[in-house]
Amino acid sequence: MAQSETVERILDAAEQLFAEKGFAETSLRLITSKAGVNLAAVNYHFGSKKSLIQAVFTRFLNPFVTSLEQELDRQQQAGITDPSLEELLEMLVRLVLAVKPRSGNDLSTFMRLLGLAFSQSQGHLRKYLGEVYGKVFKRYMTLVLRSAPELPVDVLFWRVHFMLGSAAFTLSSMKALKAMGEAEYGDRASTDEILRQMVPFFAAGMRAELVNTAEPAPAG
Amino acid sequence: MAQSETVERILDAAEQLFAEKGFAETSLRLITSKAGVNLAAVNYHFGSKKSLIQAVFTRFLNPFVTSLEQELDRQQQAGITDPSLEELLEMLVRLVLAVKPRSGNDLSTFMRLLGLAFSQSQGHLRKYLGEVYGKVFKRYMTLVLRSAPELPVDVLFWRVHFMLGSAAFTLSSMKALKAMGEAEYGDRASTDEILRQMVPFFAAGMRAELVNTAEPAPAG
DNA sequence: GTCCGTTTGAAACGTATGTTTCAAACATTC
DNA sequence: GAATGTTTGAAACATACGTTTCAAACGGAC
Repeated sequence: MAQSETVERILDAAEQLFAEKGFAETSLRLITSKAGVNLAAVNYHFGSKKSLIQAVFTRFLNPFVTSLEQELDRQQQAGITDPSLEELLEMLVRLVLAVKPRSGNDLSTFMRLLGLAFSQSQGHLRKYLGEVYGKVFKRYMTLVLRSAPELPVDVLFWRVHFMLGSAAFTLSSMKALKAMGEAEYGDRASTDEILRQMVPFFAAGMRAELVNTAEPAPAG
Repeated sequence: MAQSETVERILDAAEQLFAEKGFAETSLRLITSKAGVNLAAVNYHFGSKKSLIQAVFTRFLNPFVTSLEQELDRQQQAGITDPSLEELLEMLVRLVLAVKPRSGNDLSTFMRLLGLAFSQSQGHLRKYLGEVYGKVFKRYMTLVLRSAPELPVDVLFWRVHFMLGSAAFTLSSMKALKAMGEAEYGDRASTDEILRQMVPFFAAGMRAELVNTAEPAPAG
């Protein structure tokens, strides 16, 4: 086997299996057997399962975050200091779709991993992602905040959460939906299409009028 | 110990721990030690860990689904055949909030479990939930479909998915957000408040104009 | 060709898990 | 209160996991 093609094969298999089954449910033996490498190779090349998980995220998140930073720089230098909400969302979709896929790695894998990073406990992952990508995230969030200044900051905070949740969850369960019989409407849809469907939904939701969150006094 | 208070204590502990850590990450020993019962009690009363997971879902989903069915019946008998989208969403929120909480079981536990049911692999769970609650789900979905007839059915299908994802994901990660330092905006918000914030966001998203999903020809 | 650092292969280790066992304790019925 | 069916307790079982070990195979430098 060529020099450390092993590393790539482990990452490929791990990425796919993690996305399918989650982290705890995916054993190193399953990964190495799918990758066609020896069990010990994981601990040799990555040190531990935790580090392997982080490496998987680094590999698929780095190109995306890099292109996001470049795009933000480009806009800033072009004097575009206040992009609209739609522009910001479209930017994300465009960049996500532009990340060149590896074999067996489509967009739903990408998003499912992202969703898992939040929904599975894996404290080390959240910490790691926060340390590495927190800066870009905050930069982007600042623009989002500025694009809807009429909204209270805490409402905006949660609405961003709503969007993230939709994206992660929907693309997460696309594969599962297709695998089940329920996919009456889903089997014809591509990931791209659904991502694009999110933009108007999100933009409208973000612009929605505030509602009185105070509980009305119960009648009687 | 009174007659099979054990069962309740196991369910309480399991529900809480599953919501916190996920299914695979929660061992029976952790559950039984938290519940203060013997390890063997789980397999005695439930048969297996899988059955315990299903039992946890049945216990917290049954009251909710029952009240949803009653509410739908009530509306039907009152001649309300076409409730608006806002009414349908508000109904869900109202019913979710009305489910009387047990000790140590708040709404975020409820929603986090729901989210886990979709995001974790656990094929047996999806199958089980589909068998038991599929009928009510489809009944509700039919009303949602009718409340927005101008939208193509597949678009609506995905928008409902967006909503479910937002709800599950957001409330899922509330606890995690609070536990971390990031909760700058989150620590003052209650689950009720955030659920109510979802209604205008969702309603606006559902009513959003369609966008041309066809990919524009690349320039050049 | 020899050497040496790197990588792989097969096996074992220690640990944690879900499950089973079976005697003891309990509750219920007569 | 003895008999019987139900539930618990402590221990063991079988299995799967992440990790470690160490000799063999490999790959480039001299």
